[in-house]
Amino acid sequence: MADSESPKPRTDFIRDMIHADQAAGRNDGWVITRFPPEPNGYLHIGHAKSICLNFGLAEEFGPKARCHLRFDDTNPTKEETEYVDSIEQDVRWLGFDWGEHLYFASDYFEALYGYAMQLIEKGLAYVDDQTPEQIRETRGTLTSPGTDSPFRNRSVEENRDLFARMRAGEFANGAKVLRAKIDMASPNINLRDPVIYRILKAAHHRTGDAWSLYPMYDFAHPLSDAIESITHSLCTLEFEHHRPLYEWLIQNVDGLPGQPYQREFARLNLTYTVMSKRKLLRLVKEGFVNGWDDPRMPTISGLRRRGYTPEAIRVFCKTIGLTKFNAVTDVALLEHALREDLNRRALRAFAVLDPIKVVLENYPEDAEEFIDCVNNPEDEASGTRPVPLCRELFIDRDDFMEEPPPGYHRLRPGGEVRLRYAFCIQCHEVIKDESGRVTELRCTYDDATRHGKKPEGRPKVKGIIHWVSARHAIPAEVRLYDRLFTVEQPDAMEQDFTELLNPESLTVVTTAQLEPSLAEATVAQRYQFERLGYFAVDAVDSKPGALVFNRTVGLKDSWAKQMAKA
RNA sequence: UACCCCGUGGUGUAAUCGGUAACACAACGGAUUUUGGUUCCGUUUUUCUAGGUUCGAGUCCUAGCGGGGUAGCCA
Repeated sequence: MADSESPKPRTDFIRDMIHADQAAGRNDGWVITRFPPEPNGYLHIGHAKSICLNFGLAEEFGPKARCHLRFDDTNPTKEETEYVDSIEQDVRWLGFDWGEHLYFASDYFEALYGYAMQLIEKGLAYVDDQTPEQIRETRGTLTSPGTDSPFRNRSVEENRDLFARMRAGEFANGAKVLRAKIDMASPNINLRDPVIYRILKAAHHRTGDAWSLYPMYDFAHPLSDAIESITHSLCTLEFEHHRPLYEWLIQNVDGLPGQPYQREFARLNLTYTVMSKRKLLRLVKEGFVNGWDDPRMPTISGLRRRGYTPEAIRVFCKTIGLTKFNAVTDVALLEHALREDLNRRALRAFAVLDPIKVVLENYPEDAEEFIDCVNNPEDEASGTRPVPLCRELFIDRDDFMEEPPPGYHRLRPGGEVRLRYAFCIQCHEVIKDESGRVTELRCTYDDATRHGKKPEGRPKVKGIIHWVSARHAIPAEVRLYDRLFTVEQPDAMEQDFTELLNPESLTVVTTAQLEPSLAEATVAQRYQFERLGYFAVDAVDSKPGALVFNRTVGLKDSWAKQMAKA
């Protein structure tokens, strides 16, 4: 079945594995995955990789396949409903659907408690009275084994009693924990009697104060997977060392509905940004950006507000592949996927960011006309629109130079340039203010050059520029975004990452003048401001009559590149 | 200096059983173009190192080197 989003058919070690499982007849052919976010922050483009993987698998391996959305909400001190809502919205926006299969680890608290009790009965878990410090000290180090807790060999009866009383709230936070009884000398620290329950007298966003103890991730995750009959539990590389513990639990707990297994893949790293929730949270809390959905953030909500499309993100996720190699992906790959999508779907429009007034001296004062402009050259069906033109226009300051360098095709004194879709104009006079800043150009237009016509014997006019009728233009604010950081890998530097922020990551342009059709611009519609880039209405700040546009991404600009090299 | 994972152009990935290392991005050059956009054509650059097995190794074996991860009552 062809996937129009797919640059090419993809395979990877995960898909190979699943095919092998199916060939071996495991799980009766079912493929059940899950996307398991903790509701303690907003989703970012790295999560999109995991979402596309897990939900993508469910689409590819259907009909005996599905993907669950499960909130891993086992730590009430960090989790909030606000995050649950944003996560659901972001997954849906990316184009995925969990159907009936929305779950919360907190829904399993009772079952998990039962499983813990079962381990106690089997002599595979014990209540430890040591302090956190003592537990840390007796855990050993990376190079030396740990030592047994003095409470390790409590009787089943005593453990059962103590664990029940932990639940009943008889003990203070930190007074006791439940540990799995595995091997304090294991070279894998996760197997040195890991803590599986801690006392935490905190209100949970869903269960309120019903519980005074909560399961740890290492305990809750594999068992939640098993409860949901997950077949393939896919997570990132840093959980690799936890796999033996995952398997230990699946093997040692009886009566589980499923027998999932865990495999790990490399998380996404992107150049010129940071991806850890902790760092993103700092950017928000310390005011370096304006919230989680700041268009400079790599969050899904930030990318959405900036004007990214879900299709572009999905194509990007396919392009980057899936491996166990800890790679750093060039953000240019993301931007390429974006431009490719936007080029196809964006409506073209004229916008002048930094206007210079142009007066067409031979154009009648009271006249006006409408020029037919193509809405999208990539899509004939999108048609044309009439754009008004009169004696006074705005053009962009970048499109005029008094003393241009060689190769400059735009307007200069005495020079000629074509107004896109209209006609050529010639500049006769440059008017400046006291500071020497150009304020107005006196020009004449050539009616014989309409519709791209080139009169005989005249040199071809190479420069084509966009324009807006001064009499009809509507003002707007335009926000220009650049990369958030000045270095490719802020994480790899010795400085604190906040010292590497790009001071020019946001430029607010308040002088923009737009063609009038843009007054009806909608948040959902993407636009290309011709010769400038792709822009989207800001969903938060834009108002009718006070439009705000975000630059999603600029057009490739080989002239700017050439100038930068000079 | 313990254990686990990983090393393919500048970047991200692919390569069936061991059989001519390929795709995309980026960069560079050119053509087309009423967007210095798009599109098209072309160019540069690759298997971490050293041995071994083999007619033949990116792939198998050994040793080394390099990178990442791990000592929360976080996930």
